[in-house]
Amino acid sequence: MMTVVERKGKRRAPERRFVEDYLPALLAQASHLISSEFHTVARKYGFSVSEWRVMASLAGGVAISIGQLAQVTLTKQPTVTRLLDRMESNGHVERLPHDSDRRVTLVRITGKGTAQVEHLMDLAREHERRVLEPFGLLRAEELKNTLRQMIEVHAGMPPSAA
Amino acid sequence: MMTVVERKGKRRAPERRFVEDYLPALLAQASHLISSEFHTVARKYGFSVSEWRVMASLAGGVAISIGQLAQVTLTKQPTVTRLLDRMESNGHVERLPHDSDRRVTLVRITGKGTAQVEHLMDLAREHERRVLEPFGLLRAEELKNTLRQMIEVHAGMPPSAA
DNA sequence: AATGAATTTATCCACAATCATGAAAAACCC
DNA sequence: GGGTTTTTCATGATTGTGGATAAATTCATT
Repeated sequence: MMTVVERKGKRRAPERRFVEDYLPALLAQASHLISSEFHTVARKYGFSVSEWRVMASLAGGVAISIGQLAQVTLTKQPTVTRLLDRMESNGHVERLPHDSDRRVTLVRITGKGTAQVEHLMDLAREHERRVLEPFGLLRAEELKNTLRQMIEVHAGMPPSAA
Repeated sequence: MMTVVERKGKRRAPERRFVEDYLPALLAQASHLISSEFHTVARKYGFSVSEWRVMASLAGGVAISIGQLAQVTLTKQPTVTRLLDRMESNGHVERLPHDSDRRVTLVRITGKGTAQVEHLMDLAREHERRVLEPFGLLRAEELKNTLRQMIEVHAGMPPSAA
């Protein structure tokens, strides 16, 4: 008996569609699917996607500049500036001047902000654990290391160098 | 002589910041960095990010529904609808009715669209190759397989199931 | 068959993101 | 040191996105 997939002339199941083998597409799909799952949770806690990214980036208490924040949160600087305006009036974060460089504005998470995001971060770690579970510790760490290396290589690149 | 990093009580270089070990953040960072590099190229060829995603998804000539297209391109359905309005008037894609289900509108790339995107897809593959080069074939395939598996697992999930 | 639920696409509106630009400060450089 | 260039953040105008909803069709159940 001959399998249906192996017909004669007309080739069924064409090798693989472009976007199913194209790394940027795979990264985007995976990122979007995984993140979306948690974003619905964050939403329930009153954080928009961007706000959650900012909070998670500032968690730990270290103040960083607006420019760095824009890099980490994957948004343009004007967007971050306006986002911070809202979050500052919410009392989640605060702006403070840089000691030696008066161009930069530092951003720091507030006590109130930390309090409101702490539980959410626990949920985030739990979600991450569930996502990685089927792959096992080894493969999970391999994945993370590969991603970290990829980020490191391309972080310093001007976005024009394709 | 003692290294500065290894002071006594105050621990410098705290283990690792949250977002540097959090899988969704790593995925988002990597995805954003890699994709951005190519998006500047796509822009030069007259395609916005969303348009490029649509074109790459439709490349191959198979018609798919607007809903599916929204899933693949990681955008909401209303956005895709309007995007298609523009692309249809550009002559890059065309809408056509579904045979048996008159609710769905199928979308197909046109000849003109294919012609204009072909070269761009070659550049995309080349860019992908350069990105994956430092990892070697084996590790690159491992990465892709892991991502594909992750996508498969989470594709069928309602975004509420975090 | 008929009615109600579910699915798919299109439209509307509020708001968020982005582009271009400006202002202020720092770094650079002869 | 004065002038130029670069960096960093903020603002104004514009575009785009996303949620809510409507309209059309299919599906399920009786």
